[in-house]
Amino acid sequence: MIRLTKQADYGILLMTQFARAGMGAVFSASDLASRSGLSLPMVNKTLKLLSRAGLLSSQRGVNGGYQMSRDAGAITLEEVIAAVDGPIALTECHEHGAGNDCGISSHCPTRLNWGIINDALRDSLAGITLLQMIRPFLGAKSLPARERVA
Amino acid sequence: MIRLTKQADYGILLMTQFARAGMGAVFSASDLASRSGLSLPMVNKTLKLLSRAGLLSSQRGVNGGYQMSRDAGAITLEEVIAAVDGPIALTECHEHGAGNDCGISSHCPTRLNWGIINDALRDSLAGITLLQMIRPFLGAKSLPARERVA
DNA sequence: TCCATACAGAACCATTTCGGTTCTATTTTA
DNA sequence: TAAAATAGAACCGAAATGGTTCTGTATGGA
Repeated sequence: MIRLTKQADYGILLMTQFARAGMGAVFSASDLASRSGLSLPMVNKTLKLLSRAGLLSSQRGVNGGYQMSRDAGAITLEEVIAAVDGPIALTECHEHGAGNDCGISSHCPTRLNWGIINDALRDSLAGITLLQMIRPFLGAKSLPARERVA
Repeated sequence: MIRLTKQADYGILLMTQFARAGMGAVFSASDLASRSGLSLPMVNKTLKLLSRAGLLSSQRGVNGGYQMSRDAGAITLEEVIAAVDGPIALTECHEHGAGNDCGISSHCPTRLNWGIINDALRDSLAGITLLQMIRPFLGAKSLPARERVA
């Protein structure tokens, strides 16, 4: 099955905590561990990745912690997942540009289309912001119209 | 990263071989192995899954083999992937209905939305047929309008 | 009749990846 | 200067993945 890693799931869970607290709220790793029910080491590890990717900004030392570096409406699921799990790509063929020969590329007549498919999935996730995540789309049968966030 | 298993990739590769040969074409596993450049055992294993899922029908014995049980335009990527990899679900929470407690569900404020997100991705894949796979959408920047295939 | 072909199904194993922990450094402030 | 808090990397067991191999069953032709 197509699966998200647990850590990416944790990443989203953590980011939604920030989103719910609103822009400017600061949480330490241990704060979030108790809030989320996840283990401290795991929270630490995940926050570091989110921070490295620029989604959170960090402050060291006493009273330090993390906070969103952008508004919740400007952070997409695609970014959170990519921050934790790496680039979103269904097949290995398209992970890095060149030099990545899957060995059957000469037999692979559909290779050209994979890029398009990957983009379609990526766009699906890029169309969902943290803001949308924290307010359940009540009664919605499908996703609301996507506004691309540059 | 979000990743398709190699075997699912193989499944799609094999199905496109059938699609290109057109409805009614019969291939044996060894035929496909040499055509695709994949190992015979792997091709065997994958064809069995596709057959079990009803995408291919099989004929045993001498001159036997596999053929598409539906037209290429009526088989979607979603079906092929599900046949090989199992149901498409980003998170474990929604794989089976009940009795699947992730342990943090009480802390998981976004759980309700995962169903919607999973559906969005599934629809993306369900909107791409084998027929579309074998004729590259020349110059297309995005996917053509999706026609739901029941 | 009998044997080669070809699918069906399951078990099996090595390798990789994942989930999670631990350890050491660096920064900051009371 | 000591405690709080992030930064970074190494490490390890468990699970999933990728392949292979083996046994069984159906089919058709010599």
